[in-house]
Amino acid sequence: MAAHRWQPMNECVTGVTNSGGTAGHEPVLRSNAGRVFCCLQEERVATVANKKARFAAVPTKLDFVEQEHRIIELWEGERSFEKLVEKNRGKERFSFIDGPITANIAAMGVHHAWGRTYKDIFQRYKAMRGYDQRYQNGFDCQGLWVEVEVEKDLGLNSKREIERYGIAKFADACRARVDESAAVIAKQSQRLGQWMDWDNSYFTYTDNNIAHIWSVLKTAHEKGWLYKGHRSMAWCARCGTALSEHEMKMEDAYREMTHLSVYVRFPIDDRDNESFLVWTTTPWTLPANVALAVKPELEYVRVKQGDETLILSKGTLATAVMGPHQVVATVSGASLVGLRYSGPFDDLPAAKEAVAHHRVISWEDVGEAEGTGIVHIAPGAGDADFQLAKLEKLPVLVPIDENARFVKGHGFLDGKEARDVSKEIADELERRGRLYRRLDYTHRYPTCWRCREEIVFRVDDEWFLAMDELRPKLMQAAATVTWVPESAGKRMQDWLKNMGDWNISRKRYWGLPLPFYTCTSCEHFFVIGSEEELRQRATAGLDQLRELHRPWIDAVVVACPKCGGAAKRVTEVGDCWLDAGIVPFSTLNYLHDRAYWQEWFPADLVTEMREQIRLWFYSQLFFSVVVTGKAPYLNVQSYEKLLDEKGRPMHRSWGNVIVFPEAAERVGADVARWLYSRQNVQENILFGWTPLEDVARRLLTLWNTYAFFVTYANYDGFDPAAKAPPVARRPALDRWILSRLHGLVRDVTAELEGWDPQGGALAMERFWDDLSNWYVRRSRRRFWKSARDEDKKSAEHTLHEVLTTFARLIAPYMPFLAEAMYQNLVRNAMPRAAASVHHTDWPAVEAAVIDERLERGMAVVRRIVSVASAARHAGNVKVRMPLARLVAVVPDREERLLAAEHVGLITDELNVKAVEIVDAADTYLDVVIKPDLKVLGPKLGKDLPKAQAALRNARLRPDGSVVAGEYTFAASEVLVEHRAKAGFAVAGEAPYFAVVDTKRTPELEAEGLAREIVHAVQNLRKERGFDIADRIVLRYDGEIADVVRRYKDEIAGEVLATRVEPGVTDKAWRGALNGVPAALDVERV
RNA sequence: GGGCGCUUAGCUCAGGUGGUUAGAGCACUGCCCUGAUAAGGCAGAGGUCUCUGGUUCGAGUCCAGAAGCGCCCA
Repeated sequence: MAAHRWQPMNECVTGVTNSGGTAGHEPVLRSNAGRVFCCLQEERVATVANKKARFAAVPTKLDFVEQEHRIIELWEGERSFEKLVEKNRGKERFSFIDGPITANIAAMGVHHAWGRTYKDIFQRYKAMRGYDQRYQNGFDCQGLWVEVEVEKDLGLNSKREIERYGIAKFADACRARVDESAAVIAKQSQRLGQWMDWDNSYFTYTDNNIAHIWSVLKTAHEKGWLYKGHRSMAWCARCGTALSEHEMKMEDAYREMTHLSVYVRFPIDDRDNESFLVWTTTPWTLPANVALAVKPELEYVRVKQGDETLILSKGTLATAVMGPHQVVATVSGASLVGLRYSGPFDDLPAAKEAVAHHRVISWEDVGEAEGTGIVHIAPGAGDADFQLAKLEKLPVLVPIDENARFVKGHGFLDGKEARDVSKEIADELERRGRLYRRLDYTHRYPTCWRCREEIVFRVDDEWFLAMDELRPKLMQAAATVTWVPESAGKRMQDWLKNMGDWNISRKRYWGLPLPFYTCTSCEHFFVIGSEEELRQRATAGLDQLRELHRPWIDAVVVACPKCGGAAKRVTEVGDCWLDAGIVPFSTLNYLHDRAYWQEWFPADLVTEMREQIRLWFYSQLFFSVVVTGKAPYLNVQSYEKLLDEKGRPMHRSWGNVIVFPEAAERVGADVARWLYSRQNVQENILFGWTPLEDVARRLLTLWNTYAFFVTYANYDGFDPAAKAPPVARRPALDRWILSRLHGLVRDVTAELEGWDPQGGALAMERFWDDLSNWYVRRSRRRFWKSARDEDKKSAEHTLHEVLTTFARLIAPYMPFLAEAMYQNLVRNAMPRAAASVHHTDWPAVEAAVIDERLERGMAVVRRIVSVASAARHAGNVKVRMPLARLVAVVPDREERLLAAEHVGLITDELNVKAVEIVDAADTYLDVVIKPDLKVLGPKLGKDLPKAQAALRNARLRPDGSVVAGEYTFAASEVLVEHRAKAGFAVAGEAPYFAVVDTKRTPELEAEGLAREIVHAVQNLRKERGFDIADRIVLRYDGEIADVVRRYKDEIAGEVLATRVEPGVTDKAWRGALNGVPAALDVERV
């Protein structure tokens, strides 16, 4: 029986072996036991039901979506954003520059919403701190992707078709698409809660943006950085366009097909009938041959066949050479490097330039999986070949034009389509005695995703900016920036170190017109640096210049500054990263209002996804260093990629794409924002309905606390404007949560100042968990009770202060939820309050309220409660059954004293009559003495393990010191812990233990049954749908009658019964409570 | 090939400055509490902190190397 497990406490305490002399006399702490229900005597609130509620009732079902739409209406109706801007105007500036979003989408993606959440968090936070801001959103408007989408819309399939359609009409269509998309993005960003000056967004297609770029390009030309060079690219001849790397990586870009491949002899100079044997699957590239490549580490063989000698790699001999042959020598690849040879079409005029360069070069990527281990290099017709040629400084022969037709100088091939001539070339090789063998070859070959035609590689003239001179300056400027996370800064350095020259030209239509002009008479090349300069120099076409775009600008003829002749623009447009990179100047009107620019440059913050390091962060840095020599931003935050909840990329064809509007209308923008906010920026975010629901559940805890407050504040007629009890006089529980609150304010502020929203978010989650699961849990009766005493006022004011301060803390993160709480808790109740939570000041840390000692004490209390409820559990006694005593073991003296201050919390929480907090209870526990490593580690060093071993058989002396073999340790050098002895129903988590007295007495049984009855009646009330303030008649029957009569007043008070009567109706609930047959019935009065 | 990250429970992730028995949420099982209630709490189970070596009295944490994954550059 349970009673046998209990030992009288005095026996336990006197048996203590620990130390300090005080141990045995440690005060035994008792609560004011004897209360059955701590506020039973007090009548429950009811009279206030008729009063007008001060706060709007909060539904227990949390509907983020409905709430958010309501708040958006409120903001629009009250022009809340405009008023915020007004409020901070002229104050200290916080300069945020928005990275332009591509205005080419039908719906905002959830990955866009991620980044925009960060932008909004920081801007709202800085606004609450009183900073003046520009709030300018940006749209990226030009570039190939816009063109591609418009082509699709218009049913156009190639550049030729665009030109047939008309470049002017096409440009208009591009602009219209951008404008439409921008409107959609703006609308959906507002749904996210993002506060921006939406009527003042910048667009990169404007003449202003273009002119700013022009001025820098002119500088670049003056510095000698601008040059014309080559670029190798995948090309679709049918569409007449290059394919981006991205397009090449699209699904099923590669398809299986069969080509005619050829084995070709390349005779070696000064050798007798000896040739390299070379294999290619693209015979059309042979006229563009410049070199051959071998791998130096590979073994090659000289093979005699008939009267000729062939050289090829050993590993490919079996598949390449047909018929009888004899290996006469094995040589290394390295020994072949430098040998000269003659190509198959060296006689063609177009091939002439390369003849002198024909030689064998070394290349690590040569393999033996197919071919001959000797690779034909045509830098003008292959991507890898082109890269290799740059390294080896080989000439680049470009054999075909935009339509994949051979250019002049190719004799029999002139004007023919490259992909049609394989057989013809093979025949010609045969005629020339160069063909060794033909072979149909099936492989996966890249095709155009648009038209399915096979692509070719070609090299084209393009414009470049030389980077070598700028490189060190860019690296230096980047090094002055604070990068979050730090690795982003390393990546930027790495990128700058390795980047090549910047190819800034694109042969397209809808884009920045490059202001490059060549004189038709003297061929002088020059760059126009501004719209004004263009207008001054123009000799024709100005009347048609509607805007600085093709085709209008192409009609403008300008006078050559050298000879006065007519000069025309090149046809190329610019890389869209020029458009974005100029933004720190163009949006601040650098050219026309230098003073304004000066005020806002450089940006305090930019934040974008990581790939922008080599794109937008880089291109801005370029412009800024050229113009100012400095970085355009002081702080840069970057984050990783968004994947679906299983970790896969979102893909339209996989059906796992979630667009932001869908997420917003299904779970709410705040929920998505919180999911983003609690994400580590260094890791990919897994986004999906499951994580969203998870987050929504977390938020529900916070919501419930808010709803709880409103419910009881309304019943009680709580007035937040009334005088609140001074904090110092409030109960410990109140001072504790306020201390936690201000510690939280301190922490969240520090995290946001370090551009880390996650740190703040996780701290806030920990806080609201404490708030709900300890503060409110322990304070409930303080809110229920009807007496409007000091204690109740304390609780009400404390929770109101906590919730309203907390609303301000979450305001940057979850602007809707924060606003909903604020409007209800503050604005409804205080007529002169700020109109929006976003107009309030960021909370200030009240250092005086932070009480570390109190927080430590509460932590100990919660540990005790935790182990004690585990002990109850071990004893199989539910909490409704009161117990006589709890012994809590807390070895640390200071902790004991701290916890002793909150005994009432422990007895109430655990439903025990008394609690005794002791340093040891060795009836149940063994003593374990351990070294205090922080003290003894440095002192003993290598001897520590010996001392640890000695301590296993140590003896505690009364003064707390310890004798362990040859060692004697002071009390401050050891930790004394306890472990449960086997056979006792105790529970613990070292060093804390708890033992509960499970002995039942008739008294305790009756009291437990009374609580059981209350519980049953409350359930009945709920089942019948009564309001929490409804008064009832309670009827009862069965063996519970004695207890009901005995605790009649207490029960009646708890369940709001005006009468308690024996005898029940047919509708009564019947059952057993604690094994006692019972019947209960309730009726509304 | 070079660079930057990541790797902690079945899943998703936290784990300042090295310290004694590594945590949370979800999922699972059992129990409890409950007029915040389609919530909440406690407990159980679940861990070679990717691996190897080093520094140290002591490493999830610092250093070096390896592996796997992701991204960037060649």
